[in-house]
Amino acid sequence: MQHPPKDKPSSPTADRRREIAAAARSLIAERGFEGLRTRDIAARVGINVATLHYHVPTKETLIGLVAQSLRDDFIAQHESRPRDTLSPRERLISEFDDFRENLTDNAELFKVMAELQERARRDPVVSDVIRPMQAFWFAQVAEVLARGRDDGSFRHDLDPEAGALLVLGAMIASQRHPNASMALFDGVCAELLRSLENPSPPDAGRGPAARQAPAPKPSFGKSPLKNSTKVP
Amino acid sequence: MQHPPKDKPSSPTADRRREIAAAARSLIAERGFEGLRTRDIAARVGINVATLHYHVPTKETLIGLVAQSLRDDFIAQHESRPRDTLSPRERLISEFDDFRENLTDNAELFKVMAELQERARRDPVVSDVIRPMQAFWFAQVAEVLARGRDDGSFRHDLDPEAGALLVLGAMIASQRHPNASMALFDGVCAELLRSLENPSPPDAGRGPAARQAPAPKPSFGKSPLKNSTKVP
DNA sequence: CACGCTCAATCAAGTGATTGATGGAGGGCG
DNA sequence: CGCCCTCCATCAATCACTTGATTGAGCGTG
Repeated sequence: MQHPPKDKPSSPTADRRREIAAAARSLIAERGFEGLRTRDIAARVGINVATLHYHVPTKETLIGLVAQSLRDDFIAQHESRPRDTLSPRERLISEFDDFRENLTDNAELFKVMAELQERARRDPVVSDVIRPMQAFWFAQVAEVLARGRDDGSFRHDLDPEAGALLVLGAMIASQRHPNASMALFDGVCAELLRSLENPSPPDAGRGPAARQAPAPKPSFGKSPLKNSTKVP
Repeated sequence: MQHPPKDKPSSPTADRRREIAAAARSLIAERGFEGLRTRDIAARVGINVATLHYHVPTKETLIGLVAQSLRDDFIAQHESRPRDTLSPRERLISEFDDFRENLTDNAELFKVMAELQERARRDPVVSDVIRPMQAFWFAQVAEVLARGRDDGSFRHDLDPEAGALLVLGAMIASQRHPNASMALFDGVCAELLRSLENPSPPDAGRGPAARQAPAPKPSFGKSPLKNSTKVP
């Protein structure tokens, strides 16, 4: 987006802006935009309100800054994943694992994301930052589904875009559920796999008997994937 | 919930409160809670701010009132549907149609619902009203899926609760999508049906040939259902 | 009917508190 | 000195909510 040799500006001002964005993020996660006050952000950073306004001229730009920091985190995380070496099914499971990982040690991210999602309805600054991120995520899943359909591991009549909405919608819904838990999320992932997989795979010899047992629970931890197919 | 002979209290005060709740709802849909001002609500009703505070003592109770009015609408609508005469598959499609119907001529409802969903995180007053409503919806879908699994129309290994999260999550996600449209929603519904239906039904003679065509588009308008099974 | 009283409903005009934002005066450091 | 950076003090605007007064409909009593 900016100058290429600017991987980490690390100037003191840029650091302050990152601190401010981080403080704003945690406060948004706690109280939402409705209760977001510049004074509170400044207090959490440990600076004066005027100092905050020196670094970030207005509240609106501050919110834009939060949206950008969230997008940067999201994209950096998704680009650091191994992609081309995995089969479609493995990549889908990897998507589940990514989500689960964020769910545990990055819970704040989802709350802020939900809050930004609502705000994107009215704020074009937020919308311009958030929407491409969602579109990127959506397209990535849709592409995985399309490849899996074409190679026979997913259903032949699978609509990749609709399927991507199933996957993302179900993952997010499992987290918004009142009784949200990791077991619920795992159950949803297993159900997604059963819903998308080809019931009669052309090459694999799993046979139709596997579809009789209710909820087989494939137990896809990250471990059984990391060393299954490394590189040809 | 209240006295049985109180279907429509229709006292002038209760009417005013309903007017206020309606105005607040539309304003929340437009600007969210962040931009909700008691002055604006009063102006939309056509009364003074003091008069509004005469009817609704505080802003918090006003928001609770909005939540209640939303829940009442939701439950009234869901209880007015024919339930016991339909097969599980028909009831699922009826759920799609309900959602689609609200999507077109009740769009405000979903915006307010999303807004309340976020607020329920921190406001116990809203939470106590919204959560049971969602639980009711969720349980209703899960029960339909369980019945459909048991009678063979849905997959044998279908997990009803996880499946309900698939259905609700996908429907909601299709509406939050940046390029949301009715065609997208219909595609998601079709994909949900393909995902949940039994690929080898025991009694029906549809045959496996129907599963080869990509995206068959069953075209489930409301019309083919409304007069198929009326009442014995 | 007429008079006096009550009370729900409404309003104009505030009240104090809070908010985002500013201006100018320092402070530390090269 | 000059340049970032920080803070104190303050502003104008806005907020939810209150105050005190007015209206008019109902209602009993003589």
